[in-house]
Amino acid sequence: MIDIIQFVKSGDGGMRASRDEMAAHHGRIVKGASRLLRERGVAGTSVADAMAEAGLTHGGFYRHFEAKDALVAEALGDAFGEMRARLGARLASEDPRVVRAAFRESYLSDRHVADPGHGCPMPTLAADVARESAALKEAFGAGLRGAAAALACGFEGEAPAREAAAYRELALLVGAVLLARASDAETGRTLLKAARQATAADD
Amino acid sequence: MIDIIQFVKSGDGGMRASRDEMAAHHGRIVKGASRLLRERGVAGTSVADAMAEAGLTHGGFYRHFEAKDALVAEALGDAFGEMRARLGARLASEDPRVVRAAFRESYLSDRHVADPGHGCPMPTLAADVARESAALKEAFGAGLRGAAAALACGFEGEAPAREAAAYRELALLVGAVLLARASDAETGRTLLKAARQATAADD
DNA sequence: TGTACATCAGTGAACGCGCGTTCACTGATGTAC
DNA sequence: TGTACATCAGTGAACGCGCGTTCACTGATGTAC
Repeated sequence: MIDIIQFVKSGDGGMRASRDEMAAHHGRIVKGASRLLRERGVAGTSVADAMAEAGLTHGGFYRHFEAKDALVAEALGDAFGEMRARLGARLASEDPRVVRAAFRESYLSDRHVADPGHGCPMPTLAADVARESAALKEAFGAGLRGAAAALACGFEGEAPAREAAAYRELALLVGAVLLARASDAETGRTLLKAARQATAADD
Repeated sequence: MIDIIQFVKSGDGGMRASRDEMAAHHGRIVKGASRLLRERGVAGTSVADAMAEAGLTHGGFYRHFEAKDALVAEALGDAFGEMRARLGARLASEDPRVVRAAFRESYLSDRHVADPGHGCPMPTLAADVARESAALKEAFGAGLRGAAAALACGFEGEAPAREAAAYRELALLVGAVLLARASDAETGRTLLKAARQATAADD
């Protein structure tokens, strides 16, 4: 009487996905996690959340990633890649100086501030990454260097000066969006307005 | 035999603290939490950690705070207060322009980047605050406004222009320290070096 | 091309763990007389 | 000032919960012939 254990399995679970399906799932997991991580942070995004976002259950997670850290690293890389692709596409087709101005404008836009999930991974994830592994910092640094290199094209002068100006510009933009999101609405507006005023030396 | 439950209490526990002691404990909890939160973030700092830091046990926490959120709010306010006090003390005794330069230098110093626990709460806690309650954003915004107001004294020109310059300066500094901490050492150094180069228009 | 079989992507229950919070209890503190 | 008693700051066990991770299992996929 004591030892009766019921093992009832529902009939619909556990079907194997094809290689193509698996690759598609992997991509969906990374894309979804990339958004969730930017919205909720690393601690606020569970493995189960990320899998559910891709329409899967948490148990299969470890067929795709060695651990949660690995997903964070991939998702971070994906978010940086997305940002660079957008910036690169614009740089290829337009005047770099115009692109730089447009980048600043869109970066500091109310839309970007209000929607971290589809925005730059730096304001949302940098603090988390700073407390994580050296490998993740390497990935973050690579993304940052890439963004700075692309943005440097929009500045005048010698290469080193342009690079330095790009890093300063990124620090200003990241800081402004981060602080605006962390502040009450009115303080955020004041700060964004100030950040949008390009100083003369920035051009 | 089944119902024997041992209730052995060690003799040293549960002594009531005086009002002065309680106030001292409260201060120690807030100070300690302020450091831990800056080092490990909100999710990475447990109530038990914060109490242990003050030499207490977790059970007494709720005699001091309604919930964990309340401690975060107090600790954030304390960290901002500390920063403002340091900035204010310098502003009272020296030329504001010199103070501004010194502030930038110390903010972007390797020491500050390497020691988040004793540094500015903005790079470490802004992303967490952005995901928390409106009340916490209000507190963060107040701290930011205070820092900007103090820093504005270091700029030239009309009051609104000085205020805007102070906000831009803070965004740059916060962004630079945040990004440097999240990047590998070499990328971080490159970025800090760029940030330390004050552009002509900043003066 | 068809068949038999090994592989393995995905499922959902289960694991140990640490978390925020609650609670009965202790005994020094604070107060009323 | 001294005494009797109520208060309550701090303790440590216990609570339910969600987390990252593991695992036995399923059955379509992929492969060897």
